[in-house]
Amino acid sequence: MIRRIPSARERGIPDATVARLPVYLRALNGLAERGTATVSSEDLALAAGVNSAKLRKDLSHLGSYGTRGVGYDVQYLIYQISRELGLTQDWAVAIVGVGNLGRALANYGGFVSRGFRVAGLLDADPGVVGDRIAGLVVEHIDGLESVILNRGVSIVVIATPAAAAQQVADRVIAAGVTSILNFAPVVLTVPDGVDVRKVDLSIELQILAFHEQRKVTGGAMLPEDWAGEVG
Amino acid sequence: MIRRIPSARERGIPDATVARLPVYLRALNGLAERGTATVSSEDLALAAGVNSAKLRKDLSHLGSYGTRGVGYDVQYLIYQISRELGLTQDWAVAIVGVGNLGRALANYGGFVSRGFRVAGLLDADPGVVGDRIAGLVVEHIDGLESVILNRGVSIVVIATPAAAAQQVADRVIAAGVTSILNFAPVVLTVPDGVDVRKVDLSIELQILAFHEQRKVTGGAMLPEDWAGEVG
DNA sequence: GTCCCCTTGTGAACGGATGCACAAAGTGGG
DNA sequence: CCCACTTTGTGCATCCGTTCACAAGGGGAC
Ligand SMILES: NC(=O)c1ccc[n+]([C@@H]2O[C@H](COP(=O)([O-])OP(=O)(O)OC[C@H]3O[C@@H](n4cnc5c(N)ncnc54)[C@H](O)[C@@H]3O)[C@@H](O)[C@H]2O)c1
Ligand SMILES: NC(=O)c1ccc[n+]([C@@H]2O[C@H](COP(=O)([O-])OP(=O)(O)OC[C@H]3O[C@@H](n4cnc5c(N)ncnc54)[C@H](O)[C@@H]3O)[C@@H](O)[C@H]2O)c1
Repeated sequence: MIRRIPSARERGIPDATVARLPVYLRALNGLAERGTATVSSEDLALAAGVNSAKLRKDLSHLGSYGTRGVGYDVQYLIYQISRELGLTQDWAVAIVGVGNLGRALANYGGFVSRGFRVAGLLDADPGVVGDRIAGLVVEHIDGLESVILNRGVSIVVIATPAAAAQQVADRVIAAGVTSILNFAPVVLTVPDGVDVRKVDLSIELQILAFHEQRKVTGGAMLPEDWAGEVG
Repeated sequence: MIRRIPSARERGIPDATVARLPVYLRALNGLAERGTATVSSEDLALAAGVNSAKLRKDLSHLGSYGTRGVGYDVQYLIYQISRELGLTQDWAVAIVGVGNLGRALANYGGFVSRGFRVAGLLDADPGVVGDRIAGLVVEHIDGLESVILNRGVSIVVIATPAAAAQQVADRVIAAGVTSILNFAPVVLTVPDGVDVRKVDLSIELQILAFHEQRKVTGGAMLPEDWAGEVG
């Protein structure tokens, strides 16, 4: 029986937990700003919009940072989660594609406040190159590799049209980047070891539309009645 | 006591499947543009970046629309998925908060092309109200309820600062809206029956940072930890 | 020091999602 | 008409995530 041992994740934190840690962090920062020193899993879960047992299990993956009978020290937990997420260091981010969306992202203040620093803005359009946005000058896409290497960029945000996204991804990966946040509505093909996360407005709207349609038709008529009605 | 079913499945389509249908649809549209008439689950799965068994199981939830030995008719499948997602009808969307992000969204062409129509832009800032963006005039937030009711808005996009988001949500829900797409970095509290989806740049970056840190520090890293996760 | 109360951390049951593997079903060639 | 080939649709085993429920542990009152 050469079956992989279940304990495969060394110090492994489940993906679902990782995805929630930023939410907890945000809630904790809110509490800290209001001067709260300690918080129970119940209260923190409420602020984060999750079940308290889930919250406790999530935090238990980081270690035993709570005090039974009391709760969690807000500042200490902020520090532990930040460290776990890698936010105690500074991440250089480059934004490729400085159109409507790229400009909004470049101007977004929430970036800097959390350990992320926009280190470069790149675009292919000569009419855009040279523009000054949020204190940075847009550079030509030809300099992509040198921007990445010289400024220690480790995360790239792609905000180009869909047609250009794969090509941009290939180049930044070749330059050593292994973390990509993709806004273009296209499935990127990347080698193993490269992390791609996507933000897709269109998909989110379609999911909402699906549920919305259910609500409308749900009470009124049977879903089967719709089959073959349109077209 | 009759308890309301939490969500999603009326005719029983799993949430995970619903979230992938838009991806399949996009891949199918790409194939259709290139003149492909039929496609196998293997090829479509490749284009959508998923496992072919998963794709077949997903499609089986809609019905039996494939032909064994042949594959799926591209046009027919596009129609069936569109219908299932509710894209054969027109959805009126209002965008609340017309700042950097709200403008980018308003200018986004991908909106209209898929059954969604921007029916209103609203903002609280008198300096912004009256601006013309993508053919629409920004209206004052005071008119929120009348815009929703008079134009049949059923989906609201919130792109205000975090501090205003809950208040905006409360108002649109009171006006009858049950589908919200939230860009503000805050957990919205809503009653049962209201669907909220969020897009959070900051969270996505923090998740990337987590994995990136693992790569850098991790001699103790296992392949499972960085397997690409394109949804 | 002792006891009571509170909250954490986790074992265990459950349910949903994934992917393998194959029978069922349809096509086309001879 | 039959057979070989292709691909769908799905039963099943497994894995991952969620939630309940409670024992274990710590704090504070007296
Ligand atoms: N605007 C939105 O709200 C929104 C919403 C969801 C998704 N998106 C997606 O985000 C992407 C950007 O949207 P946008 O509205 O900003 O588009 P845009 O056309 O305004 O901007 C795209 C920019 O990318 C640049 N570009 C093109 N090819 C390039 C290349 N090879 N290298 C570098 N830069 C290149 C263009 O010069 C342009 O400045 C698109 O894929 C779009 O589908 C946008
Ligand atoms: N810009 C980005 O790339 C980006 C990225 C991620 C998240 N966000 C979030 O999206 C939201 C908007 O970001 P932004 O950069 O466009 O901010 P912004 O400040 O440029 O725009 C916010 C707009 O909302 C309006 N507003 C304020 N209160 C309002 C109210 N009660 N009702 C209606 N309108 C109101 C303001 O007048 C302003 O025009 C913020 O919550 C931000 O954190 C933005």
